[in-house]
Amino acid sequence: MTPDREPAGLESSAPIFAALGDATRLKLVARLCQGGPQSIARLTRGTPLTRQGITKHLRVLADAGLVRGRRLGRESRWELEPHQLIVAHRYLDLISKRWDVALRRLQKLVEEGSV
Amino acid sequence: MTPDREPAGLESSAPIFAALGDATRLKLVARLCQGGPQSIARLTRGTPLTRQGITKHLRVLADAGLVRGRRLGRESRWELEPHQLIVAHRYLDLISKRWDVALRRLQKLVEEGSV
DNA sequence: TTAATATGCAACCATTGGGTTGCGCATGGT
DNA sequence: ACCATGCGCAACCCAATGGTTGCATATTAA
Repeated sequence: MTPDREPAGLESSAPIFAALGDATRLKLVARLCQGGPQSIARLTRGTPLTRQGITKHLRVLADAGLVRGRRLGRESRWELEPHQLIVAHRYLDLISKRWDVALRRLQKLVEEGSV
Repeated sequence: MTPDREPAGLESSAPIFAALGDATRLKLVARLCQGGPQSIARLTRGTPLTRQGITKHLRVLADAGLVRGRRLGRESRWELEPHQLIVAHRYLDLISKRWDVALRRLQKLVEEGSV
């Protein structure tokens, strides 16, 4: 299945990075990470943004699978969904390692005077 | 210096993730990673985009410090700059670990019946 | 010298994105 | 019953992004 030669989830990683590519959202992730599950109103407190603004950001994070929210009474509680974080982490790991390999290969070529 | 209580590079990480948050740019990174330093014309081959499009993406990556290009003769050669990749990688590592800690703490509270 | 290759720069366009406001609707507390 | 709290939805606005085309410029090759 998926007989791709691609780095195992190239297409699937982009949306995750895109979701993390905003300072406000990164802060939200950090807050959820440290403060545990929280309501939107609480997450809004301490930011210069509107509740609606925060809501939009949360939705973006949710669409990327980084966060999940469910309704509890009159508030909606949001929490981290660490799986996609792992995916992104693994991807960066992969890239870094490949680059190391490429560097070593290049180094070897230079030493052999083949270039 | 920088007596921040922030997760060590929150603000600085967002632009990196943003730069990686595009399928085309992720592919560029992957190609540079495997194929080594390449010219724009070569990087353009095999994509449905224009050379100018690729150029723009390369600039975005460069602004995020992920890539570096210099002029060699009539072509400009671009290569990976892995340091920022490491930074992003470390950041994800940090977040993941914090989440683990938070989970364990929560688990302990539940066991103690404090909640 | 002439032609082909590899870029850069600028203008332009359509779409997305971050952010707001206004309103209506549940739910919880008193 | 009443009011405050917490949300969701929709419309709207402006700036940024992804992508193109057209043209000018430098370099290599014949």
